[in-house]
Amino acid sequence: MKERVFSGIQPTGELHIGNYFGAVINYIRLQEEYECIYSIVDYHAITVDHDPKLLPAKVLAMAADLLACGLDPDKAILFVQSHVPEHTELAWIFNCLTSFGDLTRMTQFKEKAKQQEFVSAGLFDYPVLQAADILLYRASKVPVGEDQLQHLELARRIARRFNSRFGEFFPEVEPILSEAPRVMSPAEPTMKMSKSLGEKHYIGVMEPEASIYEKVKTAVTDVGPRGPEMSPGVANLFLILKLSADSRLYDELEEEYRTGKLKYVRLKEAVFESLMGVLRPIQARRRELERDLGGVKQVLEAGAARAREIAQENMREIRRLIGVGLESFNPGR
RNA sequence: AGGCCCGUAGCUCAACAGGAAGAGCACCGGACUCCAAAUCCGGGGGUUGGGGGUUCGAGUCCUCCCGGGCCUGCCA
Repeated sequence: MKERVFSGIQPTGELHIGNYFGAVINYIRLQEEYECIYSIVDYHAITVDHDPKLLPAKVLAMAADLLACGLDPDKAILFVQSHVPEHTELAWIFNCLTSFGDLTRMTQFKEKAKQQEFVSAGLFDYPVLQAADILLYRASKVPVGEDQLQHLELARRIARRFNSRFGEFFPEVEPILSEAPRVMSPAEPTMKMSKSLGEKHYIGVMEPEASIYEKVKTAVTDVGPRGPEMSPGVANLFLILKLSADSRLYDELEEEYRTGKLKYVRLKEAVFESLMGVLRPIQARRRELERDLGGVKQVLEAGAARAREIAQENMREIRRLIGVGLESFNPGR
């Protein structure tokens, strides 16, 4: 039996190339080798302020983006978290197995809490829901970035605690670390590319060419090579080039850089062209899907049905183990 | 349940005693630059959380509502 992979992605409304090269491209690769379950995690999205009128469209857009990027619903399960209510049920059970102190030490919570006027208990509890997402399917592999390792460690802790208290049920969860380095903001290359930094700080996968061109062209660089280390901005452009161009072009420009002959305009042209080479086919598929959002919804419905089947079966056993639920009165069956 | 404090531009905040809503950062445009950054020049931006009231005049005072923070009490 194939090992099972779970990963969640927030419905941010727009995938950027940092998401794409960092996570999504991995999703596509993993679906060939593993039994993959991918979830658009809307319950995570509501831990901070959100607009209920916009959320459904964002969820749908994220699904369409992922499909356009090559996520194949015949190979992987793609569904929306809230369509499988067992996620929140298990999260509650896990809440009771999670130490308050552990949660207060989560650096991502401290980070995010600073940015919020209203800090919800849900934001605090986020890592527990995340543990439930993974373990509900008894997934053993989770593709994550380094920033998520702490949360994954918590999930392992919760699983271990559950297993020792109520009986072996959950597997040991292992991270699959993406080998791609973080793509940085073009405008502020010391910071990771992110939508929340502002419009200039990310390049959307589905963004119009003219706009992508503008962002690449105005990307921060430097006054030319100073010592052996590339400046963050130039390194970031080379990173995008490496991720999207063939290695010959990369090597050529890298050589020019080392010999001090490289004009950044040329680098930027190359980055733009290579990047569009990757994005154009994705954008074309995305436009097709936009005309067939009904089809996207069907994919999500079918995905939810398959996810629910696994989730319900596991939940029955989990309830039995901890002694709750109607069926716990009839342990015989 | 009671008490106290707060809400002004995207962000941080200012506005004597009630007398023309401002600054810094961010953002946009231009100059400079191979492109950028830095710098310089220029620009847009606000129903002062919302309603009602007092007043010649309300960001400022009164009142209700919404939202947020802190404290005390009570409690399944």
